[in-house]
Amino acid sequence: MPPGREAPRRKVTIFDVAEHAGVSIKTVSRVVNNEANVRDKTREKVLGVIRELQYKPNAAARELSGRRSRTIGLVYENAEEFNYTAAVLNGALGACEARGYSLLLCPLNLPNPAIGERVRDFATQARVEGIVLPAPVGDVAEVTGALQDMRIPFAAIAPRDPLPAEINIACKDEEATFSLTGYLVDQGHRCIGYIRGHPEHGASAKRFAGYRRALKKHGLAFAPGLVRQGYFDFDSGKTSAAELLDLPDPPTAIVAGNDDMAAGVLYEARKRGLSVPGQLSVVGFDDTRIASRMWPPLTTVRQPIMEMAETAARLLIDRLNGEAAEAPQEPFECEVVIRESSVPLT
Amino acid sequence: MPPGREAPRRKVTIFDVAEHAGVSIKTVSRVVNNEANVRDKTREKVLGVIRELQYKPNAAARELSGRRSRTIGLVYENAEEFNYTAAVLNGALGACEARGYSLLLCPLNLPNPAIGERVRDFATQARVEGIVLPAPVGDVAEVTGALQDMRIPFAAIAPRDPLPAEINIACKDEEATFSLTGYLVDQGHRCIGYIRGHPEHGASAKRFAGYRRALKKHGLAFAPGLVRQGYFDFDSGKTSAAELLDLPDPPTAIVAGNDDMAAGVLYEARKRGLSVPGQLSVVGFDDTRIASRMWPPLTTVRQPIMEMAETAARLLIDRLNGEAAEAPQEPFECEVVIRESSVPLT
DNA sequence: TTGTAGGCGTTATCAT
DNA sequence: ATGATAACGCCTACAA
Repeated sequence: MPPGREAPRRKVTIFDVAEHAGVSIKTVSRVVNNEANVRDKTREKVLGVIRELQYKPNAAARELSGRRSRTIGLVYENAEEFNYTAAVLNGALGACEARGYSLLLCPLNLPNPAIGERVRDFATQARVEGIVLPAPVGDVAEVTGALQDMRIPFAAIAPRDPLPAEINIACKDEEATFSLTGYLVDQGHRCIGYIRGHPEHGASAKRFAGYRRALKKHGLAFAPGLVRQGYFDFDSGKTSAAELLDLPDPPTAIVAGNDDMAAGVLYEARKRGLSVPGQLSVVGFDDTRIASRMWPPLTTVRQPIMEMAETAARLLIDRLNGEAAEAPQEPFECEVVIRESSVPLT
Repeated sequence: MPPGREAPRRKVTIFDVAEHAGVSIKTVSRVVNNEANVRDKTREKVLGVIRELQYKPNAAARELSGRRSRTIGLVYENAEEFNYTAAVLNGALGACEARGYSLLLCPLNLPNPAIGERVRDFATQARVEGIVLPAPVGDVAEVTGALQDMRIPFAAIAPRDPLPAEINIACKDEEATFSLTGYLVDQGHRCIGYIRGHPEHGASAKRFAGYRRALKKHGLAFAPGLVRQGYFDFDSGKTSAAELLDLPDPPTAIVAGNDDMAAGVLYEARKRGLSVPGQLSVVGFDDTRIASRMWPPLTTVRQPIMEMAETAARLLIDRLNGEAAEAPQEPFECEVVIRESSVPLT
């Protein structure tokens, strides 16, 4: 460490800064909080002293006095598969860092009767100003209800039922699955299975709708027998795939509602010695890490999860600071990513 | 919500409790903090009022006054593969919840010249009392140096160089890889490749040592040509596997330093049309989620990552509260998990 | 544009 | 065993 930049021996407070700068603490406070009514020259003087003394406002005092914790929470489902959550976490963390906020975590094990109480406790003890709710938590009424009760604003990522009073972040799930399914049809597939996502996730229904619309557009009959209910996890993908592959007339391609389930499909297919994509094409959704780490790597839909989470947290923080949320957020674009798990039907 | 349990209209403070209980605030404080010198009867009375009023101490005030934030930090390498970190996160979070602490996150992008400064800022702004350092951060001198400078205690998980003044959590890496390699030899493998882990991780050297010791014990010559340097991520596993498989005399089994690299090996092998385990046995280390989600599922070593992280955080918090850290923590046991990615050599 | 006084809810000190 | 009172460091209201 260069000389002259040692850590200060004792905590430097607003009084120290005021004294060194020859102003009152209020003026320092104004400068620190970027308030008006400070002469430019004074401001610079104070800023200089702050740098010189390495003054950092005491967050606890700030909170106690100003009732602002500069902390938001992330209430998420602590699912088996952490791929989605990891992306959300990174996004939210990024936004917090950029804005000088802290992020506190509240993992949930759904379903759980005491969810409302847990969220209430979390919000109280963690004293968060706002909360980010990645799917599916944004659709859990006990959670959203508790937060509205407590007047804690939140931002929901990919909710099924967007609450107009809150921030909602979406992406084009329906369109993307429509394209993805259309692509399979273009490859010659006529018998395409579908594994639905977790029923509590809003995205599940949207993606499924895209699948159906694609079938319709291409003049293919919708066959309920080719559809299975999954839960966005590896195991349900595996089980559903087993059922579909046991059909007398098994599908030549399977669309899974997300990558983790597609991984399960791949596992089951390979376990049976089926060649993918030779005998079965498999596609997923999300383009999480796992998608490109399987063999064959998955054709999937890239959803900008991290960016969505970053936006959710950013808009939330801006709103907490009274900064007008511009126009309602446009849904994010998704992109079909073609990899080796799918090929033209031969 | 049952009647009589509505959320209190306004914040209830220590004064409210004191008044209702007919005692002074200091007594309430004593009860809340489990201090001595309170008559049992008084204590119970106060406890009753606290429950009745649903009193929750204000954390900001507590911190401002008592200089204790009841917050610890998790400084981790924000690696591509989040499998290890997810387990650590869950473990640390569990310990924090159990002890009424909050956990703040500080992802690091290594290597990075400004690491020391970043950790310093984090510790200051997040005002953490202590920090958990999962591998490899516990071996980054800029980090540990900064923390020691600031007198912030920490707990390192799986460090190469345990610092005697701090808490260190280890597991039996060497023994486990010794067993794992021995198992492969028992299966008839004589030409066993090895992909080393990230050189900055302490575990890498230990695991490698176990491999060598196993070879020696079974009278197999150690061949440097069968060893590659990886970085604990998928890509380095893939690349290293490609090199090993291109050898004129390629190995019949590959030991990867962790599961993510083993996944890369699997990917590369399958890409080349090699049958696993028919033509190549592959084993990993960690038993993270990905291990059982590949086909074939990985033979690996189960390391109790979550438990180790939970222990690290728990011991750290106890130490912060002056509770004598009992005997130095014993290394955790590991367990070889045999799955379909390895079979007897035919 | 700048400064002063009071309070935020708790813990610490020192009496009693 | 219990209590009165002073910090803790900042922000808000109001005054100058």
